Amino acid sequence: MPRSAVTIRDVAALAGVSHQTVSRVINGYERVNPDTRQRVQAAIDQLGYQPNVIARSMALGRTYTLACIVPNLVDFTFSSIVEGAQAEARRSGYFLLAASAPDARTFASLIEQLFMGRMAEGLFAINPYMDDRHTYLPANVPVVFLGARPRGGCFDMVSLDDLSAGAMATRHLLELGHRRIAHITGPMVEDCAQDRQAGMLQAMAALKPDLAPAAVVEGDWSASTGYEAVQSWLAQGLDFSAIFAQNDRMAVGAIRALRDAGRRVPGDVSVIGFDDIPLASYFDPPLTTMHQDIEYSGAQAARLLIRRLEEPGASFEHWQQSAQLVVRCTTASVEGGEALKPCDYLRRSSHA
Amino acid sequence: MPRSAVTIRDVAALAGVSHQTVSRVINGYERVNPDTRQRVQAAIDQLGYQPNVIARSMALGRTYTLACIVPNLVDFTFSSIVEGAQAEARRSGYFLLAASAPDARTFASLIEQLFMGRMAEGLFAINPYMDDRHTYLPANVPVVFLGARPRGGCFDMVSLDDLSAGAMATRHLLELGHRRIAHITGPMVEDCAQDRQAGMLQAMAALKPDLAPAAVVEGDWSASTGYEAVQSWLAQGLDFSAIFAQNDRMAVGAIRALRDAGRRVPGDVSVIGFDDIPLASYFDPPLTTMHQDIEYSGAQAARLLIRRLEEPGASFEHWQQSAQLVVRCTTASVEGGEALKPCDYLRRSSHA
DNA sequence: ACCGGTAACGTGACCGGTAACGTGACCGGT
DNA sequence: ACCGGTCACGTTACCGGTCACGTTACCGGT
Repeated sequence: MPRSAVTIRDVAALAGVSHQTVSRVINGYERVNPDTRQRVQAAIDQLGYQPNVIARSMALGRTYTLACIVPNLVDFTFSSIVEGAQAEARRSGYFLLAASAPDARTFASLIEQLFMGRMAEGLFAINPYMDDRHTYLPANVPVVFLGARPRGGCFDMVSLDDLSAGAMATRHLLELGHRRIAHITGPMVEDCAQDRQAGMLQAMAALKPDLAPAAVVEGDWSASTGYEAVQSWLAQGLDFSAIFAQNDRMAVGAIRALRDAGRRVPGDVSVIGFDDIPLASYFDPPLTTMHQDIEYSGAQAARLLIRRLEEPGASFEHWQQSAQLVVRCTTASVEGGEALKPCDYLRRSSHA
Repeated sequence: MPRSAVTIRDVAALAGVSHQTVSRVINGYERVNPDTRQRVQAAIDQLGYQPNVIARSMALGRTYTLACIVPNLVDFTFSSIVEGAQAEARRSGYFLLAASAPDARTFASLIEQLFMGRMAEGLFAINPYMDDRHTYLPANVPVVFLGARPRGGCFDMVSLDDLSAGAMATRHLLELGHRRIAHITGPMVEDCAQDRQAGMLQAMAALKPDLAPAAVVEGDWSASTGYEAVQSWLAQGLDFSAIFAQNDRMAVGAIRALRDAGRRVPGDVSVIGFDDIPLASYFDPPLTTMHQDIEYSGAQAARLLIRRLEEPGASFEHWQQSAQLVVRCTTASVEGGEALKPCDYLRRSSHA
């Protein structure tokens, strides 16, 4: 069936013109006789002709295709980025293809397939420094970094202001009177984990120079590492009144561990998460967390990448997304210890 | 930069052979003199040559690209399908491109772009009957239906055994002694919502001919519709001891509404969900739900589609995925009313 | 009448691969 | 010596668009 399609020359024959004239009509070239244009258009409609994008790419040497390689497509963060970037790309006449690469090897083979084979024109690289995948980044292809700071080289990038966000989350706990705050980080090879922690340290030091986290455990973003972190703290008798988890899943795991051990949240321990996943407001208690408009970041990244393709000489841009605190019910002041009232938290996230 | 790439003719010139011989080497054609092959290979390595996939598609009339259009990429169900299908496609030398189409219009324009433009060779159609998007399905292109029964025509399909699964969930509640079971469905335009409800009715009728749901409300899969359903039941004083929600998000919303009204789960009301989303085991209480291996269904769909492309004449297949009950802590027997013990539910989902 | 300019359209090459076919060298059999 | 067959490789056409350029007809100015 691939070959049965109607081509530009079929249309030309039916309209009684050359294929070049048909091409002119398709591409909206101005200087075509209105009569001719109409005849060609009629032929196009009659045959149901659609230009073959492959052939066009071939002739043009352009594919109008961007690629986004994410660690996985299931995580809310990554799928939101893709969703946002894809919509924006489509608005600008590009197509975004998303691929998931759990490991560096897959990443490398995808790069090979997509860029060495000239299928895609630009790349969104998400956290390429979490392993050695950055060594496989394509050369001579525009790349926008998402979340991670490019080490050397000139790139556009979109990042969350993780430093400020980490500080903001911490300040919230400090303002509630907490001083013994434990911390569950993401994998420290990721920039955002480093930055969120740096923000935390900064906020604590700003209040009192020698104030530091009660404990720090490195997790892998999964709920179970949050669970285990708390379990080990409880086992070793650690003294803490609040937890800052670097994402909501770990926060949920932490809360579960506290519950299983008979600690009340936020009565005995306050917990703040990060990301504001769609179900955050439906957890029990509804999760206090940092909200960020990930989809918008994805769209912004697409804009940067497309701009780079259309004007390669433009100066490099670094766009920062800021986060905002969403206070729900897992944090409370250190004295009182009573849960906040069931607020209007339920209406918050429209995508829940 | 698109044109700066090294082509097959550059390699040929360096190796002192014709471009056709290079092509033969690339494609592993047998009858090439070992010496020549080595010379060509050396030239390929030296120049870092990679065949241009666009040109290859052009010549072959094939793109080895499949398309999967999902309502959105953020929902666990959809992203899992894509993840599974993409991995399987890659294993077979195909590439899966995923696009999200929230509405029928977007769907139609994607179809136009991808298939009329001959970019993709086959399609995964997910629930195309939820609106009029099925009227835009591409003609003359292999389509695999996911989740929905094709109305007429010959197609391959992958579906969940929603009927049995709905019955299984209901039987679980019946076995716990519940008789007044309320039901929150998905949008009834979707086959899976219809089937799950049919399964429920079947299971109830099997126990006692005149047994029927205490109430049925149609939701939209979001947590908030689950919340609202329960709110309205409580307001009207409905008598029910259990809820079967057709997905986990609505179940979570329902639980929240029960809590807010002072009802205990599962003490006063048992709740069972559907899907077993990654965080299901971390809710409080951990959610009893129906588990299904969505990723595997996606992979299976990819297998069917690829088979159809490679042997167009093969007979049409209908592959059914079965679901299994995962009992956690939101369901209890109607007399006792005590929560089950915190079990080993936490270790269940490796992807949590 | 001649000329330059331009609008409208056609012709042929080209993009980078693959397929079909042609050709010369070599081989063994008669 | 001749012949058919096979191996290794080259030549050429082709996929379906776009681009650069050529051609024709028509126009107004001198």
